[in-house]
Amino acid sequence: MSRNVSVVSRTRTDTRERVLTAGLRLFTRHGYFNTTTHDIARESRVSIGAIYHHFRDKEGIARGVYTMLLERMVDIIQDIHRLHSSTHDRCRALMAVLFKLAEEEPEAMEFMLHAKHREFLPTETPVCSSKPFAMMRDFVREGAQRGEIRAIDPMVASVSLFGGAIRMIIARLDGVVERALPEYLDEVWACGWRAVAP
Amino acid sequence: MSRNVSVVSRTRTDTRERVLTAGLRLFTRHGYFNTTTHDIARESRVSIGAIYHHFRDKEGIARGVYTMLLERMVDIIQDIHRLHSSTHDRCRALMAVLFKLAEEEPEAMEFMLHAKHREFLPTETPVCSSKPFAMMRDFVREGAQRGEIRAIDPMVASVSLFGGAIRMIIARLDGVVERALPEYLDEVWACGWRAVAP
DNA sequence: TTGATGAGAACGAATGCTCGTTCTAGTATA
DNA sequence: TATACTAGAACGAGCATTCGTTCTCATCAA
Repeated sequence: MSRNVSVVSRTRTDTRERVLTAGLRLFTRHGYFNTTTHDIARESRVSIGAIYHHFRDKEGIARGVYTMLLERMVDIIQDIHRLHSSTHDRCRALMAVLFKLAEEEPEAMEFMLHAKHREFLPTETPVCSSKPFAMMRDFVREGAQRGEIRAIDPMVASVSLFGGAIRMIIARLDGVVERALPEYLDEVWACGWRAVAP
Repeated sequence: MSRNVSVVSRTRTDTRERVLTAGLRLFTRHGYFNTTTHDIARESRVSIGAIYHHFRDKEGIARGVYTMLLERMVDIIQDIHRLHSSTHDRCRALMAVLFKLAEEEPEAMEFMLHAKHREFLPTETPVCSSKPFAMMRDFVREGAQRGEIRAIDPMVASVSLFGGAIRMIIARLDGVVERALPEYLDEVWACGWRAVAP
């Protein structure tokens, strides 16, 4: 529509986004409870008043960060679903993306994987029952139906296929792994696939 | 006001232990930052003053809980090492113990695995570079040297063998898995071993 | 036995500070 | 003008920690 409206909404979402970005960085780096709203104001260069104009409370910021990341993740997984047809290719592409993301946006990864959200987002479901994880399990379940992976408990198949990768990411984020994750992709994938291949 | 009229007077280590037990329960159930020292006092039936007599500060309690659990874990792993000689048997025994522990002492498991200690124990190393995890990796490394598992990066082998089990435990603690973990042991183990067997 | 002594342990009200939130005043945009 | 947004000072509830006091008990002298 008119240019003016778009300008306003851009500034508006811009402020929101700055707060979310600062929140993500600070929450990840120091933890939710070691981050004050004033820290976020300073880091985002948005005033306290503006923050409370956009978010109900501190928890609202965390919730905003969390859903932003989850939605992004869901998009990525849907793309993968669209782009590949076999279970093997889908899961492998997913693992590759996870490794890449962990290197490019370690803070986002850490926030999604490592943070124990229930401690400060009591109403959210735990990460591993969140949508992205459920979609991951759906990949596997479908694969089992099609006979592309062995007929075992779907949950077991899912953690066996991706568990190694996720532990690897966590280890990397904790500084226990030295080389970049994509360098390990082939080996980790081979192990995961062996675990569930028919 | 007569208090502590019990026949057997409380011993020093008894008080300490009560605080640690209460701390473990509350930290796990509500999180470190949602637990006040007064909550711990109430739960442990130890006065605030007594708590501060035994621990330097709140963080000291958390550190106490953490090291208590790690030490217990190290003992368990050493026992396993003594009792079994092959890599296969050792790792399988370890997985069985982890599943059993997760059912019997979910709070202890959760504290060790799930809590992001660095948020409130800034000086501690992250869990996955702690002694128990290192010992787990040593099992695997030794297995690779002996040719009992494939010649792949030891870190990759380790996360591939145990990653599924650990994810399974986390899922179980989060309420995503319905049946008791030991029921899944055979399947999870088979998957893990397939991933790294020569 | 009785009583005195001291040290470690336990007590909990009081303190003081931190930090999430509110409020009033101000500026830009439509 | 009205609406949307921003600013940052001020507030006050909540919480970790302190500290002066009390309790318990082993030891030993008388």
